[in-house]
Amino acid sequence: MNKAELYLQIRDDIRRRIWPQGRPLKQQTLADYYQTSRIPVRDALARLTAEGWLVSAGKASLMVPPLSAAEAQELCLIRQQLEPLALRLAIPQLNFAILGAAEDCLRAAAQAGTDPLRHGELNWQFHQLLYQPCAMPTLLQLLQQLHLKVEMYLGFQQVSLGYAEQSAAEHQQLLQLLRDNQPEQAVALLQRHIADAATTLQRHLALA
Amino acid sequence: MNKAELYLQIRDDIRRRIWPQGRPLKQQTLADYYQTSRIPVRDALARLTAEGWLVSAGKASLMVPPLSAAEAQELCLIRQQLEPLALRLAIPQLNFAILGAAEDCLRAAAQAGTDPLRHGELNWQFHQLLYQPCAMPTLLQLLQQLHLKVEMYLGFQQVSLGYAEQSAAEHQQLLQLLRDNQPEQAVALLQRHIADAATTLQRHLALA
DNA sequence: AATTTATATAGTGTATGCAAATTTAAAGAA
DNA sequence: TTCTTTAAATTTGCATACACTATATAAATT
Repeated sequence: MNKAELYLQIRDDIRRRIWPQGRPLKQQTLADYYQTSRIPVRDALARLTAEGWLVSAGKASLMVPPLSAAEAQELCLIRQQLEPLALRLAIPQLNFAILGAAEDCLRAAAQAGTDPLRHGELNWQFHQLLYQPCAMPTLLQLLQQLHLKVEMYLGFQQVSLGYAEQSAAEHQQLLQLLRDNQPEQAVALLQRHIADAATTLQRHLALA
Repeated sequence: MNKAELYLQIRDDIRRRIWPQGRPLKQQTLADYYQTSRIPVRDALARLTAEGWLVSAGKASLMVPPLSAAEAQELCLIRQQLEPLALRLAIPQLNFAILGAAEDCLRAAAQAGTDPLRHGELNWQFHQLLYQPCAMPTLLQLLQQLHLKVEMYLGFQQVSLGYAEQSAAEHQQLLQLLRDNQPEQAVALLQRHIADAATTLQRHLALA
């Protein structure tokens, strides 16, 4: 497993909550687990830390940050600001090929099993297809990061069960508005869609 | 020079455009220049890449990305979405101590010399003082990244000369509106302030 | 008993060396 | 000349080894 694969693997394992939260993560532990040495692990950790998947734990070590309702709220608020922008700029460039591909995503999600990470991937793919034409690579990369994190929060507890249906319905509505060429209503719906995710998260994280 | 210092040093040297743009940067070159080995350099590079200060150059190497009007535009648009949010949420928590500290920043900037990096620092410090009370650490960190990049664009060409005065005036107005307890007008002004930065950048980058 | 200090253990940071991959340069064919 | 192919040189990726720092445990002092 090379450096880049290792980064992805560790990131997904953090998202799957395989590694303990809130207590120091040892480089050697990771190196042993992934059957490599500490050097590529360190490269991956540096990147993961920059992206917020790990935070400082004490003076010299790193840890998976504990889930935090406050962070989830932040992530959603940031999404609420940025995704409507991306969609609004993308809409003039949308075409039926893209909308069709987005619909394929929804179908795939409907048939996918219960793996939270798989659903997360398809969800981002759906959104990304619609945003892509805005042609803002920095923004798109940022949005992906936000999605990956939010999906971790959504997937962790079996939130998906109840929320998945509502989300799917909103996705369908969004596509319909786009097909019907109603840009402002589509943007407004997207805003509500993200707000709904925020609400769902707050409800479920309040328990923890 | 330890790992963390090295990261900051390389980042600032990229911002100062000490390293060539658009052509591969060798690890050993950096290690020699900063009088260390490749290992801490690699750690720094991994983080800098994650943050977008470096991009892939070919299959195995990294480079400083060329300045791009499109990226500057993106950064400003993202700021325009996020900073008004931060300010709006922070305003209820603002007090005269904070506003005083912000004014100190402006004074310091007025007396500072011509070093673009110094001005950049003071500019972010000013904005950050006003946003801080929103208590959204993820958002604040993101905004700092955006500022660091935008300030690189602003500082690179001697844009600062003409723009600095306008910017300073807008900062003063913003403080006045906050002192006068006119939150919505303050937010609106901030939005224009960022739009002005975007316009300035587009004018100057069009030449290049 | 509580707090501090010493000491041992564990863990991170860094340097060097080697193997694999990539880039550069050169040689040959179209 | 231009495009492939091949070979040499450079550069990156990774592993091991060592030095230094941090943390935890135990002893000693108040």
